[in-house]
Amino acid sequence: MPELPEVETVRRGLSSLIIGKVVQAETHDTEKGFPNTKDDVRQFLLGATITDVRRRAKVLMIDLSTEYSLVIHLKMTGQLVFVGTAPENRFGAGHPNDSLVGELPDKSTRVTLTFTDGTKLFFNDQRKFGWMRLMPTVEIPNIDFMQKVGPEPLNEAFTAKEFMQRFQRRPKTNIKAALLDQSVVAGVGNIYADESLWGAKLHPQRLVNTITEQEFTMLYKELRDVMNLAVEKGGSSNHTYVNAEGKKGSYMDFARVFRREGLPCPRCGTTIEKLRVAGRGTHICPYCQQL
DNA sequence: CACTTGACCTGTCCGC
DNA sequence: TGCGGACAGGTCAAGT
Repeated sequence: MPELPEVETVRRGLSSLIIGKVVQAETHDTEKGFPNTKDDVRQFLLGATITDVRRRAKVLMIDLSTEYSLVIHLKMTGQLVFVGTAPENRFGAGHPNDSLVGELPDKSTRVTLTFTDGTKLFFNDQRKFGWMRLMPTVEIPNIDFMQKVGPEPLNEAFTAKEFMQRFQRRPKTNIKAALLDQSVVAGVGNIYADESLWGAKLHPQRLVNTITEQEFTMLYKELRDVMNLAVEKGGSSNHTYVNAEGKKGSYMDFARVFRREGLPCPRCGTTIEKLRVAGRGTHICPYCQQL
């Protein structure tokens, strides 16, 4: 799924595409992934105008004029794809290599929103781990995830010192597991964990309580650099990730270790290896990143 | 408690 | 080209 840079890319795309539009119709396949009742939909979604699109960690919020919001988690394979009415605005048209989606709805479509101008927003999710739910905007901060999620790593005010202190909540786990823990820092997933650990020359199995202040400062800088670059490149597309226009992101063209096992380390030329850490496929340079 | 491991799903790729 | 198993951007609940 989409990690912070991918979700932020979707947020930016949706902001320019759907703010001001009025929801005319909604359909979804099963209750799993969209738990609201028909009454809720009629009362708080149909006829509502979209007022804002926000992000916190990997969660998207589409705010409505009814003071309700659609809260969305894309998990591993979720997509939010906008489809306009004019043929030249259709995703994929003229850019077949950028597109990972065909005509919509398709087999993976879970929710369809239709706006009054005839445009549509599709929530697709091959693996069905993702969800979308309608809830009062003011209640969003009370949901469990929002209560425990850590700070946004790209915020200006987020310092290297705070970064290190957050990790000290998990002293006896390895650094990769801690990076993936959303209560430590928000928005880091498997790709940017591996990329930033390579940048900081840290082995993913290093225990948090063995990492020096200097090493944390490096990791802080690398994580922010890699995530800022990924936002600039529109995120990473390995399999299913696409932005709001159905197009792929290009960060994978810049990846240094992620999914590059067997290829040379761009820093020292040693062959990149793949191992399993914290239950996830993990990519390292065995020379640059030693235990 | 802190930490790790399975489960949730579908699709694809790799080895026999 | 058939079939089993491992694996895939994430997070919870249930284990130790």
